Amino acid sequence: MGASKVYIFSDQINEIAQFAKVFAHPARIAIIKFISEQEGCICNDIVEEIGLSQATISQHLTVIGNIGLLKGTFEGKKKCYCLNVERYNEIRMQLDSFFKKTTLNCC
Amino acid sequence: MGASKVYIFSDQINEIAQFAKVFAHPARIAIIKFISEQEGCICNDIVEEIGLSQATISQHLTVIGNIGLLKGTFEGKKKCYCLNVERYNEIRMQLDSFFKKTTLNCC
DNA sequence: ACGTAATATTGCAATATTACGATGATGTAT
DNA sequence: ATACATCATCGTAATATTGCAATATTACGT
Repeated sequence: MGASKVYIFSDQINEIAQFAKVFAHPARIAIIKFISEQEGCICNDIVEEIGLSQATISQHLTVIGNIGLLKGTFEGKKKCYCLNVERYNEIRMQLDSFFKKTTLNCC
Repeated sequence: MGASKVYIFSDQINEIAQFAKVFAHPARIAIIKFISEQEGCICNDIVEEIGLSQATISQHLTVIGNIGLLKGTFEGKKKCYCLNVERYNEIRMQLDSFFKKTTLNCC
């Protein structure tokens, strides 16, 4: 017990849950929002902006990156993060398609 | 440590995270999907359909209901669940509006 | 009132997540 | 080479989540 019984659900359902999990923490939403608002990309500024430790921010960035939402390019020692807009829209579409299907034939 | 530092984020961001959290478990997605597919409403069939214990399903239903997504009406001893489509669309819009804003001015 | 069916709640064990300090790796400047 | 800055990873403590058995609770039929 304690662990989600992922294996009893379809791939499609698990994938949607996986996406939602990324957005299920305010820090990650704030990070995504902040990154998207910067003209160029950013780096360690996220730490100051959000107010969590560098280690914690780095962890959250990994989670966000794991579903392909980030482009991170090093410029010297600084890493500049940027949204992968194509992937972002892909996920957005997939979520919205689930929402649409769900509302269709409801009582 | 261990707990999310909710208080350092804006209400709007925390709300979106709250919504996402509900969808961040495959069982809850499966439940929502199943409910929406039923002609009339349903009840204890969810337990058989999903394959988790009655206690666990009941818990998940509470989480889904806590953000106003369920209309549950008793018909005798049976409780028939139904999607609150208005609320559902409201949440859908709010999520999508965040997505839209985020992709606007990206590098 | 009693037994049964349907759902909710409680208590607990297993696991996951969040957060941070410390450490490591890499790059820049002096 | 040394010092510093940036970011990732490891280890660990605190807390949250998941899942179930056991136990309520509620409604129905007899």
